[in-house]
Amino acid sequence: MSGSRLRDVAARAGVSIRTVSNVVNGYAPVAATTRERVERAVQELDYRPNVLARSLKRGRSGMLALVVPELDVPYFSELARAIITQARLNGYTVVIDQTDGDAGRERELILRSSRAAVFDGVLLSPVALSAADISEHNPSVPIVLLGERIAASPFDHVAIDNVSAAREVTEYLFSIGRRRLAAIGDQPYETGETAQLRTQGFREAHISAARELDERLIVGCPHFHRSEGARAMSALLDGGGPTPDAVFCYNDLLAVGALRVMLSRGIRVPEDIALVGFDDIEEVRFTTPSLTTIAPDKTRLAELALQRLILRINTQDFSGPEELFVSHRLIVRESTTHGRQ
Amino acid sequence: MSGSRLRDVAARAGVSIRTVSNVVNGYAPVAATTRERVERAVQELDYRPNVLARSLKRGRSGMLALVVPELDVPYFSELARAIITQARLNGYTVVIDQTDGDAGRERELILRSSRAAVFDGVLLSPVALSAADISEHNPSVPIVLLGERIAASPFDHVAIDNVSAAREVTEYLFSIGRRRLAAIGDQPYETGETAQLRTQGFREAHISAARELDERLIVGCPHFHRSEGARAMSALLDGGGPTPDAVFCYNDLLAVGALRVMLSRGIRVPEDIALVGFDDIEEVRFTTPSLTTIAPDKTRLAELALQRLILRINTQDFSGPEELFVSHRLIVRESTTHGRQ
DNA sequence: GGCACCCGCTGCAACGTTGCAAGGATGCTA
DNA sequence: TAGCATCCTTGCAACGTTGCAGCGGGTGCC
Repeated sequence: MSGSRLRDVAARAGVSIRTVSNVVNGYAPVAATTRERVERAVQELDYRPNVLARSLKRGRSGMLALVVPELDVPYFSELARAIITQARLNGYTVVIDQTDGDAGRERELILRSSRAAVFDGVLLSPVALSAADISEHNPSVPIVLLGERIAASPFDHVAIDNVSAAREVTEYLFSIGRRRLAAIGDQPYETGETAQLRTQGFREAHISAARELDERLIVGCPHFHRSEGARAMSALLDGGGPTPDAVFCYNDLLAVGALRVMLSRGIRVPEDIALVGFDDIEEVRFTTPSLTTIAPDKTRLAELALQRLILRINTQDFSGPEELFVSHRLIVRESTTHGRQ
Repeated sequence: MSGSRLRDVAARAGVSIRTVSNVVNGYAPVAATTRERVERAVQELDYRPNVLARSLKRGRSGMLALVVPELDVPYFSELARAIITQARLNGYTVVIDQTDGDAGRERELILRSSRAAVFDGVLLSPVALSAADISEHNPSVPIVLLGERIAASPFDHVAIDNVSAAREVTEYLFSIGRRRLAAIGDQPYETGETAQLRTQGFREAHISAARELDERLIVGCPHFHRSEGARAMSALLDGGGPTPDAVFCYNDLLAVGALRVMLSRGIRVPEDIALVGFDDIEEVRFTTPSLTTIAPDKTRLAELALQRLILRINTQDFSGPEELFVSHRLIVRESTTHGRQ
């Protein structure tokens, strides 16, 4: 019984198409008996509204795009899950697009694609989009940025306070007696603002504590993957600089890579070197040692981002982009406290 | 310049709407000069086809649904990535739905949801759907099953040969001198066919090798999560049964959980107990020790599943569901060979 | 008893696109 | 020059739905 239309239901129930529509949408007042008759016809014919036609008529598709670099990076898949769940609660469907960290693809998806036009809004975790791109082809739908910002862009932005978080991590490491801290993950170029904020927090905490900071202990990483964490850690150990007694990685994957290198070299974590990550992905609760990390409130982040996006969609008010912050907390695990505390 | 329609382009180019449509779609023969004029107008107005209207008219939405239990389980996010990529290559857009392993939700999504009607096809990684559900409300779009089967259902099914894979693992463990093998992940009930096939392979290999199998060494797991792997491993060690010298986990997450338990108890892997997983998720290349595992060809799986689904969509031929197999291989890493081989 | 009002229901048109089939122009041949 | 084929272009209708405005009949009020 698939493919029945409003028309068919109307015929069966002996009412007009419009009335069926009203019943289905709960719009206008409909007499109880009529409603019942229509509902029975809907049941019998297994009628399902054609979302396409409805969207076309209404001018809204009920679809949101979630644009992320890579879906199989745990942070993004956990975020995607939260967002899909939230979106469903708000009656929206989410389409996920992957940019593979490619600037061109990102531009394409947001700005030019014909598919872009069908979305009521976009949640974007930008990697390479610059303000210049935006001003050139300004997109027609509301966009909310997740995590990474785009400087001087007219978009709302939801993230945690990266400077504070990094400062907390650093202060915590000092507080447990570590003195030579390394940082893995700096990205000193335009599209790496998040990383830069973390470096900033790292630096600020050093200054506040009146500790010296050896620049060789800050290692850059163009991508936040496990393999890069391993590479960076090796570089740190073999680079000829001072050996740190604690390492702060800008995300958990980097830390996993770093951990692997340390363990394979017989370095004890945390006895010889303490380790801290960022994101609190499920994976690092099960590493040995389990990983101390910063846990952003992902659920809240999804909630806020969606709330904001939907607000923009409904009001069509694109003015005064806002910076929204989501709370985070430091979760202490074995990689900084094994056997102690 | 957003929101321009075929009509606007036609007006600007001084041709009929129909001709613009022909140019945009590359349909009928169009004179070079006309084409050029239209294309310029398209550029100038930044025209983008309205996918909704097009879909409505054509009777195809160009959207596929990917239904998975949990997007943040690495196997599924890696699979999702592959599928989204493949779908894009074929001109399709993917919408991901999560069932959270809930039977009701799964039923809802596939069979009743009004949104279901908008998809041209569905890729389903079933958890709890039974043949009874299907026959009751048979869905109107083609469905291809990924991984888990639904017994006696009329759907194509793409998966690896689980029995062979499990047998290979088991034979491999025997070949490196292990004698008391445990298996974690059995699911001896209707919706656990995949797990049962792995158990079957595990058993068959024992029989072929004429080894005895202590039933206490087969531990069930309703969900394939890290925490369950940990629980199962603890049960194995504390259960009073024989202590295994090798453990075969039915997926990598279970193995990660088991590994954590072993390491925290001071058990050496693989010296005391060897460990094998299943799925080859990125994560287990970086555990210490790295994990020996079965690697299904996920890219090929996505490819095959999509090819099959698109075939069904295009032919509207729902007859003779097929069983398609994807190759796999055993990847040997440290968790079975540390220091040796 | 008449009038105004409101409830419940309806028809028409349109959202932006494409399928169909015919229309018009052009060039070539006889 | 007429006739025909070819090539390009077009108008109409429809996909399934909802916005709008309006219509008829019943009810309440004066």
